[in-house]
Amino acid sequence: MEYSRLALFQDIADSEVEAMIHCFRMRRAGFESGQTICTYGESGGEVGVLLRGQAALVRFDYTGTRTILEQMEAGSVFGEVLAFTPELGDCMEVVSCGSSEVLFMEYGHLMKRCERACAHHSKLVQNMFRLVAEHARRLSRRVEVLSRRSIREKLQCYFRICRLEAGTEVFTLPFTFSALADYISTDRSAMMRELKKMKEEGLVRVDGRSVTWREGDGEATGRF
Amino acid sequence: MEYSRLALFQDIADSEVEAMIHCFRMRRAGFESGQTICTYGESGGEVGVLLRGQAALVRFDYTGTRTILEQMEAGSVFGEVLAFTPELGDCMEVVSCGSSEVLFMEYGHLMKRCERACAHHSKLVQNMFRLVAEHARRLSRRVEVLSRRSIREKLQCYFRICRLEAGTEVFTLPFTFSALADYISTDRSAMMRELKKMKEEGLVRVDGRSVTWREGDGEATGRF
DNA sequence: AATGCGCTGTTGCAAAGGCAACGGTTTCTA
DNA sequence: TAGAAACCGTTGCCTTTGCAACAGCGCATT
Repeated sequence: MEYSRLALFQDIADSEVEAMIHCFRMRRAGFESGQTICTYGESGGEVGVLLRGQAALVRFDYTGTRTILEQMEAGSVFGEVLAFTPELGDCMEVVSCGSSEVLFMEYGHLMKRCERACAHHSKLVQNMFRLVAEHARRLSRRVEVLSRRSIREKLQCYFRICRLEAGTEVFTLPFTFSALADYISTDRSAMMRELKKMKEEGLVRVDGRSVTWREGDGEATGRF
Repeated sequence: MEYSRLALFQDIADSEVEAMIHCFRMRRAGFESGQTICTYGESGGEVGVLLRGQAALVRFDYTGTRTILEQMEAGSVFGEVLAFTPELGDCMEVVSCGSSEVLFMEYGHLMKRCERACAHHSKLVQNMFRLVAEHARRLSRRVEVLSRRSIREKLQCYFRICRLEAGTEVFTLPFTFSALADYISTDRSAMMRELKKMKEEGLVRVDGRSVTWREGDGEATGRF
């Protein structure tokens, strides 16, 4: 297995990962589509890494409504201990989308000082750290977008972020339009309406999921 | 100095913190009101801990607008490496509010394997981890609130979170109403109007910053 | 005491956006 | 291959909400 392709094991040799799997007594498990991988509140101090397949972090609202909070791919880490969104009173689960494989490890073990001061161990902690920080960054961006007051401003903000990430004026949405409406938390039809207006005003070009976004705002091309 | 009162040094003896300060070559610095503590993009691989005083994480918008992203107190950690919100193209700074004192340390040092496998070193990493995770949690909550579609729903969601945190139906807002409107990202007057309606319907009692919130939604008291 | 500042509370108005509904297209699945 | 499901695009209607504006209050500073 090529562990080093996964973000969590980046810059660690596969042989060393295998050594850690033994040393930390990690366990591997396979899951089928729809199976629950772990339930927050019952998962103990375990952290999971998705080795293969896809999974979703879903929340059951206090009314019982099911919401997908996050889509996860190979390399993603999850676990109650990471406290991405702990006990809000809602119930949360990680559910397998299609067949998947997961590696479970004890958070305690991971964090405990290493008697041998292994380089790969501290690298693992660093990687984990980076993943959590990236997660925080994604959330920050979403807050950034959501805190805009109008649909137009939300779209502008989102497009600006996409453009910065892509580095080009043309970029591809990682979403369907329905999902985008969900992401910016507005009504889909209202979003389409606004998008149409923006197209008519020549602010944006849309072709399928490919978007061309020229101006930052109309004013202020150069900052500072 | 009582380091152990600070979240980052929790469960570490003051003497050990002082040893680490030497060992990791951390440096302490004092700042006056309004002084820039660090500028993201130029801070290198440094992480800062606020030892005393208050500071704010501010962002300069692409238009030049100044926004306060976060208020920090003694014990808060910051630093570009933590990548809470990195290069969105915006410029970010940590600015001292009143006089303050900061401890700077090298992120690299912090994360590097410890030849002596010191217990306090790994504790430090754990604490840092926890702080970042908590930050992610706060962001999650805000997303939770912001993703509601109406002002009423946003308030309900926010109050529900407050009630869960407080454990009682009566809790005290950590905000002025103006700041709350900012937090849920709506117009203040519109929020007051909605709040008034909710008061009239008997859903909520408000007395200064003290709020009494009874029902989760009207329906669905018990989940599942 | 006078002045100024920030927070609260309120209202009218116009625009924006949520909701519902429908039809056409593509994609998945049985 | 037929049917279902998801997605896209659009429109009408009516509520919500943002904006602007103003007044009262408490607090701090001079």
